[in-house]
Amino acid sequence: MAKATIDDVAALAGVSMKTVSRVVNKEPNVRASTREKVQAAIAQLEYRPSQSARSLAANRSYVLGLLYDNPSASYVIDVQEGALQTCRRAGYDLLIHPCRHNEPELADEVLALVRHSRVDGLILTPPLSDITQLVDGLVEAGVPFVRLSPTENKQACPYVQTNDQEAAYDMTCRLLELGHERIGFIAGHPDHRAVAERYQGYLAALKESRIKFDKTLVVQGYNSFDSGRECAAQLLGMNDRPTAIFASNDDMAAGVIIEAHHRGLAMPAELSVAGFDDTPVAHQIYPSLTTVSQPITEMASKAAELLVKQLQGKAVQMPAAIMSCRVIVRDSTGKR
Amino acid sequence: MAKATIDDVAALAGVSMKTVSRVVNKEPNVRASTREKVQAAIAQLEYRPSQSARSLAANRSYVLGLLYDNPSASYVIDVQEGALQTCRRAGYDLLIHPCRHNEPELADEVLALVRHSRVDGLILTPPLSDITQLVDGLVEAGVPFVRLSPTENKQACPYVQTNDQEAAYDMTCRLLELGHERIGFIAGHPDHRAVAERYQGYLAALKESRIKFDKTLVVQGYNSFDSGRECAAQLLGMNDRPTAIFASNDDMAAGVIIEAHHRGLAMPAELSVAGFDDTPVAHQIYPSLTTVSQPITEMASKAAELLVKQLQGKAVQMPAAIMSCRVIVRDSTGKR
DNA sequence: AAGTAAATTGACAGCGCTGTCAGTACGCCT
DNA sequence: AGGCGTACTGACAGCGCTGTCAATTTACTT
Repeated sequence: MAKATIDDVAALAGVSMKTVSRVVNKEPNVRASTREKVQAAIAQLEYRPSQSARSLAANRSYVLGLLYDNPSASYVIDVQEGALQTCRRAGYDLLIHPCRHNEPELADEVLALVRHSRVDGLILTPPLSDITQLVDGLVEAGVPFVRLSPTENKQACPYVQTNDQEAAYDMTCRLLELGHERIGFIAGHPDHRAVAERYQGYLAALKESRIKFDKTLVVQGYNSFDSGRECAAQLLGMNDRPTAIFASNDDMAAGVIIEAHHRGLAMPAELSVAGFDDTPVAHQIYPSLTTVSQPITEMASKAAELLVKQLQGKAVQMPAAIMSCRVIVRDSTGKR
Repeated sequence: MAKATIDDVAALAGVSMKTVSRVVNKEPNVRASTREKVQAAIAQLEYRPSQSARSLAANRSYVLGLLYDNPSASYVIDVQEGALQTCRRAGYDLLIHPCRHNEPELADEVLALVRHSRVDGLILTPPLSDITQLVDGLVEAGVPFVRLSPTENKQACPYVQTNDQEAAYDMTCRLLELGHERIGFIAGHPDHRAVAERYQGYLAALKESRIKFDKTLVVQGYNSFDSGRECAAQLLGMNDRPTAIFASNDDMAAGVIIEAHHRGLAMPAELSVAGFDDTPVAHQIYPSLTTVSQPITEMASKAAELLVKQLQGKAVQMPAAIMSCRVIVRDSTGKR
């Protein structure tokens, strides 16, 4: 059976091509009885509109682009899943586009992607959400986009974020409550602003406590396992070493745990460790990692929704969705 | 500047639309001087062909579909990366399509995807590579596809696979060489044939050694961390417990390591553990995991290449690419 | 130099759909 | 019953490209 076209459906239903088009696109002003006739014909012929033809005629692709440069496979997969949930509901496809956030030609590359009518809109994930050049380029070109966890220029486009800093604050408070007074902190990659800003939560909690801030306890990390391990070596090599280390993400926390193992430190008895993100590794290591879980899939799904709304011309209120993180207590933290 | 069309280029280059089309599509029989004129015009106008128009006219989408139902984020990401490498080179886009391998409607769902002219061809990853109904459906519908690591029906379509069993054999031999005589084995999920068949390598190595096979040392796992941990509990609870455990994948091996930690077993002194896949967790746990690395990205890239070749009508020799795994020795294995 | 095959080029008709706009049917008013 | 506004429907012209096929030019023969 050759693939049915809109004409076939129109003929079978006894209406015009255009009316079939209206039904398919859920346009208003079609009589209920007509709609049913058309739907019956569609079902009978197993008609599916041709994406290419729709795209050409309507000058949209019905495809969303997902841009990322994130070293965490689980993060990316979760984002993809969330975005796909919305895409499937809304009849869009998802094109994935990994790229390098420090590539100078990034903005051009992405604009090319859009200009060639391959995608109708974009979803940016950290750290791309904070690449000014890219964001500005998109705004200037009038490309619809949404961002996940941006830290600045928030009026540029709708976005979805979590209360990261608050969660980092909570986590620090918990460590303080456990009696830790010297809490090491491994800061996130400066390019990765959303991660880097978790530091503010740490600071806030310390400020609230009576404990005085010791800046030698803060080490600059770069989000990777290896970087976490190096930072841990530095912190644990101090004469007056911290009794707890809070790393800005799980990969670095895993590095801390390994380094502690190699130094023969019992966890949590001699060292408490906390991470952030609740990646799979968090419960696959020993001891299992106390961390913060973000609703990544939902964030991505929500972001895609905001984007689709934008594409449908519906106004999206700017100060967009803010979702909540959740501290997950596992075995890597304990009383001092 | 409005987006340039093929007519604009043709006018500027002083040739016909069709000739521009020939240049763009790298068709033969265009004089070198003409080609250059056209290319200059293309560059000057920053012309990019409209995907939708090409698709509509040529009746292909220039999009490959990537089907997966794999719980391992790192595996999926690597496959995506490899596939994208080829896609970018060949001018294709990649549509990702996660799905459920045990969904009864799977074949219909996928065929719908293809019929709606959204993708020109498909890449299947395990365990989908071995879903007979799906594979047969695709063959019957004449949809071009390639598979990663199929275990059966290999003449159905081109494929790329690794010498898994051989690597499992090698790994087992290494454990035997280290003096282990009771080597526990955690088998892979039966639906996940490629993983499940690693068992054959284990068997082969044992058979070759003088050691007699003890079937109580073989436990059925289901590829997950939790399942690995449960299997380990069973193996380590035996009176005459194994001195080494070889898990069919890293997630399960990580489960083994956790369970061993909880039982206070020193690794590798009291227990050697080996995994398979070299996922990120392998070097993030303590002790770091001896495992087998597969060139996943290259496999996927190669698979996409085979698919593109097929789509271009070039014949692809059936018994396709076989790539090599590599044993990676880390700290989780040692002498008995 | 004429003749033939091969290389190169262009004219044109769609691909299957949507946007525009004009037309027809219907509901409700006086 | 006539008039008017609104709901509904259809005719038609492209969207920007590729396939077909015929026309033209070039290359190579004898």
